[in-house]
Order: sequence, then C-alpha cells, then structure tokens
Amino acid sequence: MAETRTSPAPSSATAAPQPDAAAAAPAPRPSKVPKTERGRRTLRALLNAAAEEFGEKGFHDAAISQITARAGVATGSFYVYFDSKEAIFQALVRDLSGQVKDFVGPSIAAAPNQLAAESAGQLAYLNFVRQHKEIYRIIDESEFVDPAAYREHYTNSAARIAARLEAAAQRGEISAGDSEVRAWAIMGMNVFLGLRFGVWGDEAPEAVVQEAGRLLAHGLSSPSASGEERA
Amino acid sequence: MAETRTSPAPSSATAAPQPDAAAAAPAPRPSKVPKTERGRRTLRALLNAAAEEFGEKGFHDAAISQITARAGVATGSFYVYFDSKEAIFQALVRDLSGQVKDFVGPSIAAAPNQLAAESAGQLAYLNFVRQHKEIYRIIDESEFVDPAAYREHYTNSAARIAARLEAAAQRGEISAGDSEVRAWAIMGMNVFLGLRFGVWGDEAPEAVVQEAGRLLAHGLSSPSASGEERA
Amino acid sequence: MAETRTSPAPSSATAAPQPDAAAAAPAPRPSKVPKTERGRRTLRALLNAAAEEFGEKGFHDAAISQITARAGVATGSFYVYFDSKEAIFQALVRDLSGQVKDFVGPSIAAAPNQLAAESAGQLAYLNFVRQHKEIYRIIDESEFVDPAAYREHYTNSAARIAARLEAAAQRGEISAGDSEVRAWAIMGMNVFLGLRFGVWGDEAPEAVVQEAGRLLAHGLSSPSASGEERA
Amino acid sequence: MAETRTSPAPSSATAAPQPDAAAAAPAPRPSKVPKTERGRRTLRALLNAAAEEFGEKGFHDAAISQITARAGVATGSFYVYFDSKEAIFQALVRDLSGQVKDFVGPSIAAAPNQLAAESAGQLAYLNFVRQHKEIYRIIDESEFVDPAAYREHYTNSAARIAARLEAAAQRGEISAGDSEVRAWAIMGMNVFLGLRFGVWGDEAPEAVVQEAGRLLAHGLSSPSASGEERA
DNA sequence: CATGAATGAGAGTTCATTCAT
DNA sequence: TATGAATGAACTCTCATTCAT
Repeated sequence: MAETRTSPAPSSATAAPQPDAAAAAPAPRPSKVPKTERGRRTLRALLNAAAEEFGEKGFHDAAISQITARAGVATGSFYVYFDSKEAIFQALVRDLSGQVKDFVGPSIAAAPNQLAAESAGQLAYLNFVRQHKEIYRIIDESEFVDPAAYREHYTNSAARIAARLEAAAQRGEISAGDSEVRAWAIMGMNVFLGLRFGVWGDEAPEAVVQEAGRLLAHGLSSPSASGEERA
Repeated sequence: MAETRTSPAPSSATAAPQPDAAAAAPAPRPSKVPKTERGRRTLRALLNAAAEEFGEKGFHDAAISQITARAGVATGSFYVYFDSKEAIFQALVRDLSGQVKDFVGPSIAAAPNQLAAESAGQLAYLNFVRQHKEIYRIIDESEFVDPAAYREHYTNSAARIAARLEAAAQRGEISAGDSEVRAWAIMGMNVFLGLRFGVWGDEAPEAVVQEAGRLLAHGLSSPSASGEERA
Repeated sequence: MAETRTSPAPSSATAAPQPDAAAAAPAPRPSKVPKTERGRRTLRALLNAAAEEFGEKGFHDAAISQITARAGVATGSFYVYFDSKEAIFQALVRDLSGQVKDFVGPSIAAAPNQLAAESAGQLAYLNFVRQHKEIYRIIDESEFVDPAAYREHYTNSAARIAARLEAAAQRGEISAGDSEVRAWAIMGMNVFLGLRFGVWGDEAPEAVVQEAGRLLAHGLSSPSASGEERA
Repeated sequence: MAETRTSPAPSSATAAPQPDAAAAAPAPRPSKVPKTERGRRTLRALLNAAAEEFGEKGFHDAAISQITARAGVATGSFYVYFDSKEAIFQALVRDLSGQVKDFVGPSIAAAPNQLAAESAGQLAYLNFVRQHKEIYRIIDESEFVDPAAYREHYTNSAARIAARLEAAAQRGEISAGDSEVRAWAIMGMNVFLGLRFGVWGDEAPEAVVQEAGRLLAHGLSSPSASGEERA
C-alpha cells in the first residue's frame, strides 16, 4: 500500500563548480544587501534568529517581533533587510537548502562507486537531519508558505541524483533505466527514512542505511524467485 | 476541488487484521453528534466546505467565516459542531486518511503476489493523488497543524506495508530483512513519486510504476556487477 | 489674477424624485448592510463618530481606534461594517454630500425666479457651511483621499445648477449661454465665498449674498460703459 | 510631472504695491542655507524631487526616503536642509505660490482695461493649471498640511484682485461695490473653472474664458428682464 | 557635508470565538 | 439549533527621525 506525504530533501551535492540551477533564481535573498560591516552582522543575526523561531514555532506562530528580539535588534530593523515574513522565510529556505547540499555533498563525492555513494549520502542526510531537526521542519513547511522554494529544493536534489545515476549507468556500474523516476524514488526513501529514523527516532543509523542499501542494490526479490515476472 | 464526501461518515474499515490505531484516538470526530436530520445536513455541509477551504487556502489562510459561508450557514453554527478550527481540521484529516486507505486497499488485496501488490498500490495511489490533490495537501499540512494525526497517518501506513512484507517473506516470496525500514523506504518512494508525477506532473503513471517496480524488485545493480560488496 | 484651489460644493438639490446620478454608483456605502436593529444602531454610531473624528483631525491623523472609541464599540466592530479607513471616509463623503444637497435644495425650490434661486442657494450654503465646518473640511479633503467621490460631488452639483440655468434660459428669465461653464463659475463663487465668509469669517451673510447677487445679475460693468466690447 | 524649478530661488517679486504677506512669514524657506556649491546642488535636487513626489503621491503617501532617492542623496542628507517633512512641504508651497503669481501676473498687467485683465488672468491661469497639475494639487493639499500657507496664498490673491477692482472702479471702468466679496467670487470662479477645464478636461480654454468673461461683464440677466429687483 | 543603518512608537487589520436573541 | 453582531488580543508593517562613522 501507499499513502500521502512530503518532506525535506536528502540532496547530495555536486562538488563540481558547474553553474547551479539556483544561480538562475530571480530574486536574491535579502531585499537589501548591506553595505557596511554592521549591516552584514545584523542581517546574519536576523537569519539565525529566524531559523530558531521558525524551527520552534512554525511559520504562522512565529512572530517577527520574536525574531528581532532574538536577534537583539529593533522591530523596524527587520524591514531594512526583508520585505515581509514570507521574504525572510524564503531566504531561509534557500539558505538551508544549500546547507543540506553542502553537508551531504562531500560524503557522496568521496564514495568509490554509485551504490556506495547513495548509501553515504543517505547516512550523511540521516545524521544531518538528526542534528538539525528544525531545518527539516522549515523546508517541509515551505510547501505551504513558499511552494516555489519547496519545489525548487526537491527538483534540484532530484536532478543531482539523476545526473549521478546517469553517469553510473554509462560507466556500467548500475543497470539502465529512467533516471528521473529512480531519482525521485530514492529521494523519497531518504526523506522518509530521515523522518522516521532521524526526526522521530534515533535508532542506529548504520543499520537503517545498510538495510536501505540492500534494497537499493538488489530490491526485494528473494535470490531464487523473481515474483514480478510471473505476476 | 475533487468531490468532497457527501456524508460525514467516519471512513471505513481496514481489510488488514491489525488493530487500527485510529480506534484508540481520544477525540471523537465531530464534537457534537447531531440528533436531527437538519443537524446532520449542517454537519455534512461544514465538512465538505472545510475540505474545499483547507484544500484551497491551507490551514492558516482558511477562514471559518469562509467555511460557514461555503456551507451556507451562520458563523455561530460552526461552534455547534466543532470546538475550534483545529478540531474540524483534525476531523478532516482522519476522514481523508481513511479515504486514501479505502481507495488504495482493494487494488493491493487483488494482487497475486507481493511485488505485484506494491506496484498495484503505487498505481492506485498515484491515481488517487492526481484526482484529489487537495487531500494530499491537507494531510501534508497536518504535520504542522496536528502532528499527532500526521504521525498516526504515516505510522499506520507503514505498519500495513510492513505486515505485508513480513507475510511475503515468510511465504518465501521476497527476501528477508528489516520490515520497518523497508516499509518506510517504500512509503517514501510512493509519496515522492506521487508528488512528482501525481500532484505536479501528469506523465503516464504506468511507466512510472513500471520503473519503480523494477527498482523495488531488483534494485539498481547491473546484472553483472554487484558494486556494494566491493565498497 | 487667478490662482489655485478647491473646496466643498454649494450644491442645491432638485426636490424632484428623478433618479439621482448617485443611484448609479457601483459600491453601496457600508460594506455590510446590517440585518438587525442593533446592527443599524452600531453602523449609525460609527458614521457619526467618523464625522467628528475626520472633521477634527483630518483623514490621516484620524484613528480608527478613536472612531470606535467615540462610537462606544470595539475595534473589531469597525470591520464588520467597513473594509478600511478609506471605505468609511467614502461612505461619509457621499453621506455629507447628500446632506448639503438636502439642506440647500428647499430654499432654491421656493424661490420665485432663477436669480433669486441662486441667491437663496448661496445664502443657505453659507449658513450650512458656517454650522458644519467639519463637513466642508471633509468634502474638501476627499480630493486627496477619494478623488472619485470628490469629483462626483462637484459634478453632480454643477449638473443641477446647469439644469436650472438651462430651464431659466428657456423661460427667457436669463440670457442664453454655455450652461456648464456658467454652472462651474457659479459653484466656484459659492464655494469660495463659503470659505472666506463661512468657514473663516462670520460677517453678515446677507450682505455678502447681496453683493454676489448683483454680480451674478449684472456683472461688473458700470451702467454707462461696457468695457469688454471695446477691448 | 511638469518641469520643476531648476534653482531653489525663493520666487520673485510682486508687481502690486501691497506689502507681501509672505515677507512677514516666520520661517525662512530652507532650514539651512547652503554655503558651498555642492550644498546648493543638493538643496535644489531635494526641492525638485519633493515637487515630483508630493505631486504624485500627496503629502502623506509621499516618503522622505523616496524624495532622497529621487534626488540621489542619502536619507540623512535630507535633515541637513530641512527640519521635517512639513518643513519642505511648506517651502514648496510658498515657492509654487510664487510661481503661479509670476506666470499669471504679466498677462494681467498687459490688459487694456479691467474686464480684459480678468479674462487674461483667467486664461493664463487655466493654461498654467493645465501644464502644472501637480502644483495645483500641492497647493490644494496645503489646506490640510499647512493651513497658514494655504490661507496666505488665497488671501494674497484675493487682495491683489480687490486692489485692481478698486482702482478700476475709481477710474469709472466698472461699477462700485464691495471689492472683497467680488474678489473672492472671481477667484472662486477661476479656481473651479481651472479644476473643471484645466485639471480634469481640456476643452478649448478660449471658449471657457469667453463665456466666463460675459458672465463677469453683464451677469446672467436677459437684456429685457431684470429678475432680481422684482424678487 | 554625506552616509545609511538603526530605531520604535503607532497604525490598520484579521479572525477565532462568544453570546444574546 | 441557528443566527450574526460583537469582541479584542495580537500581529504585521511603515516611516520620520537620529546618529555614529
């Protein structure tokens, strides 16, 4: 059986310097780019405070007055840098999306082959989620607050996975197949395992990743039988 | 917005034998069970209106006054049936969760073996999502509005999947392994494929399901190589 | 010489029941028409309070919280009847515009001939302005707050004057000429005399009206000479 | 927005001999007179920018930050030259009031007799208004922002007109009468004709002025009848 | 003189919920 | 049961003004 759902991405970056799709994003993060050092500090303080506040309370229960209080600045200062609550949320999502990518990416790049890479990415993602539950929550909520950012986040992640699969297939490491479908499937696995074993539970991640790796490598079929064909 | 139910019925039973967690839920659906025919009609109208309103606007932007307006009743009447905005949302999530299960369940039960069952469930789920995008959205948002309901929904789903895998493994249809991890992985795949190919896109679902079925059956490994062991 | 300026209309109603141009106005005054007696009382209280507040402070310095305080209702009640500060201001202008018309109209209708009618209207207007300085101010300010209402007010007034002149010319009571130009000229006279001798000063209105009547009847020319033609 | 002045010059002199009320005004125009060339340029830029901004948005919707942005200077620089938003508005109104006078005055001076002079003034005014709608608006709004400046503007204008009428009456060019009442009546006519046929419409100004000239010369009376006396 | 970040009081507006009818 | 007016706490956002650099 199968049911509904959604969540923050496993991601896994390309260390390569190729122009990221995000580079084409229309609006730069903060509505005002600070020109002085002082301004840069204030902006950073606001983003950090926002991550805390949104993570703890969710978008709607978060209050701008609380964000500025946490950041130690006046209410009005908020609007020097962001046009609205939505605007800072969006800036945050893009920021965090990048953080996930940057955290997970290196593990993947270091893996000897594709299957190992996916497992490494999964493990890194699980650990990241466990340490940054608020990030998971924030990205998830963007589905409702800023659908475009949400979609962008997952579309980018899937594209990176698909590119890796494509390359591996050409190298003969894995079988050929529709990379996009596979990428979304793998991403979904990662996200849900992250939810269950990263956010909600804290079972040993290695065991989880091992089991998932087996599934990814050989599927469910028993060595002897291959049920599907006979279905 | 997809056809909303025409009766406030609390959704149906599970084919599965496992005790439905929902049965233990503390709060009964509507805070007041109507005694007259007129009352029953009003309650039904409110739930239908709520499905539309929440589906279109999301929880926080949905307004009770809009729900009552859609339902054609006065503002005050709302509180005859529900104690709060959260209460009607919760009632709705439980209701919709049941609808998903009821729609997908039969396809699974009709399948000849486990792998076929998962593929059938996936296909049914994809079709359901495509026709009821607002339901997808509502259940998703419950992560923030009513986390218990959200967790319950996915935990129940995973439990059902795990039970099926367990049984299939005992029958020798599939390999042995940690059923819970596998169940969450499969559920994640389904959900994300549903998001990508059900909610956002409308590519032919059969192709998607076929590719996912192959992945589930045999994994990514190329017939010749088995990368993982060497990693 | 001649300079800038603007102000609230002299008006002068048609007692006749002919459909008023205002009847074609798109939006009805209050955004919600009360259905109960209690509601009607609250709406009236709000409008009265708004007239006081706007009259004393002007649009921008007026506060909705002050309006509701004066009316003796809660802040939120305001929004039951009006969508915004602008909305109640608009409703007020239309209301007051009607009041001016209703006050001045009868005097005009009672006059024996056209020149007497204009003088009577002028006198009535002067007296009205003197007693309702806040109304003068409110209508004036609508030029900036709700230009459409402002324009409507003066256009309607001018149309009524022009219609009277037209009729009088056909009766041979006055000379023929461009009624619209004449109407705006007369209205301008009335408004500025109202400003100078109604709002700012309180010289005997009868003397002012008498002098203005002479001007209207015979112009500036000296009985013997007629300068213009020779120019 | 019509060409704003190219220099912060405080407007010119009056041809009329009566003491200019503005000369007695308490506050000198800019709160600080620039000593350097650079300062003079900044001041000029601010006044020009203010004329645009106030003309387009009105006093309250105009923002100092917008004025400085248009002027191409930093926010803080504003306060080097003006003490407040009100202060720059006041400086502007006095400036513009002088512009109107300077534009209209010469036409009047050139006329052969009084009636011709009033018509010439009217025509000049109409043309001025048509080309400088934002000036019209700014002076008008001063009724609410800076009542003293508003009153001063119209009182001065009326005084100039009255002085002309007085002189013409003594020369026997026009009949005798209360000059102040006549002056305000004429000014009102001009202003409203300016509103209707200058700001709102652009019918041929000559026809408007001709009709108004007839009214001013002979009034409304038909050659044969003289209604008023019989009233 | 110029800069531009920081300020914070104050306003308008929303809407879930109550309650008298 | 149904109604719909009334409530008021709470929130987002504005912007004239200050001041350290």
